[in-house]
Amino acid sequence: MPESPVDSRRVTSVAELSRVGLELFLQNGFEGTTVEDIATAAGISRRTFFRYFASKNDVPWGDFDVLVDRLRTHLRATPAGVSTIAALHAAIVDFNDYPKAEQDRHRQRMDLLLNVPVLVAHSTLRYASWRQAIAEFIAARSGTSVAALRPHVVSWAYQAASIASYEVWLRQPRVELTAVLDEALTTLEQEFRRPA
Amino acid sequence: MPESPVDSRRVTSVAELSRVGLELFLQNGFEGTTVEDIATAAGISRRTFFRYFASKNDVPWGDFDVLVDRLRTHLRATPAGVSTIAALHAAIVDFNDYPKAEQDRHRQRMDLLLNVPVLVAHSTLRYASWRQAIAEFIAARSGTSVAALRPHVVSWAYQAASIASYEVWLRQPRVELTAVLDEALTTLEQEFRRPA
DNA sequence: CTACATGTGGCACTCAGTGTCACTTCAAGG
DNA sequence: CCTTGAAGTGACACTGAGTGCCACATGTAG
Repeated sequence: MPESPVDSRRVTSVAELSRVGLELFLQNGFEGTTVEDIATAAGISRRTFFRYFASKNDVPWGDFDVLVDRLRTHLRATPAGVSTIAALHAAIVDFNDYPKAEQDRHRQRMDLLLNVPVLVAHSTLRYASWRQAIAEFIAARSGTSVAALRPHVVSWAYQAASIASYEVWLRQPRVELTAVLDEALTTLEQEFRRPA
Repeated sequence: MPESPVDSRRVTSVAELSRVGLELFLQNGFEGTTVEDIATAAGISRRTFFRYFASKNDVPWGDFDVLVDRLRTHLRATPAGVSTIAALHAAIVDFNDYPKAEQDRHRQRMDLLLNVPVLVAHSTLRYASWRQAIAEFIAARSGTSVAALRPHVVSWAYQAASIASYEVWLRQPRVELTAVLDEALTTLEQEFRRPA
């Protein structure tokens, strides 16, 4: 069967749909691209698009939740000998270490997420699970409750450092993202008095 | 002229419209209230509503920008003898010190802003100017650039402490918000090694 | 009384997001 | 080979936010 009755160009995965959307956003801007446009380009209907994404805002995020799960696993697997700060440092750098082949796409994605107001706002909701993973780890390591003030404030600070790093990286594409992150995290660690 | 031709009940200020909206949100929930509902309750048209607010999401914020301006002024007026940390501490507590008569409304407003997902997301954009004011002050005091990493990370941490305080306060209405904030800020200050 | 600036309402339009239902695809089991 | 059921898809209609445009009212300065 050389030709399926279904259009073989039909895109039916979150990852691929995200790529198609990203391409259109690059061409026409985020606001300038309608869900209809993405659906058409992917060979599916508008209705079907919303079965893959809860909202247009989620397109640039792709499979983010999977990555957060990986971060959580990474942290849990840290040997007890490694300090909390060192563990977070390594896990966060690793979290943002994308293969060369994907770096362009990743930059483009982050450029949108950090500069389009609607997406900046929406990011808060997506980042919440990331911060939660960090906060849980800090709480577990320090033996305090996750509901305590400190884990959350610190996880916010880590998010801030990450975002600040991305902003530097987007302005200076030459430097390695992981290098910037490494520096930012080091700066952050020097801000904390007690060993976390 | 006992009766103006214009409906005297017509509401024509951001502050009052915000109050009308808040009341409806309390009754029917944020999602359960349409802009049309608010406009009707305020005696104006839907079109006019959008001349007061850029979006429905801005209703709970009311005149926030004015408050941020006041924060900025407060910080600038700080005598040079007061440390950066102490100045921020005082200014932030003051920023959140509402008169008794408005406390109920303020609690209701914050309850929405911290619990309705769309509003949580949108808050990021509104808080940005607050953080900017903090970051500018820190940068000025430490003689570094506002573009530097540290002012931003620290301002994020202050925001996190504020939000965490509000969450505590919303769960335990008995305690004073300013007291919770005071405690949270003290905790935060102990996290910083160098004098900011 | 006129002229001009500002505020308002009505209307039509775009687009995101949702509920419903009919249709297709495909795999499992007779 | 046929049936049955589950899962994915598309068409359609609808709600609601937000915008552009234009006509009308109000208020103020000359």
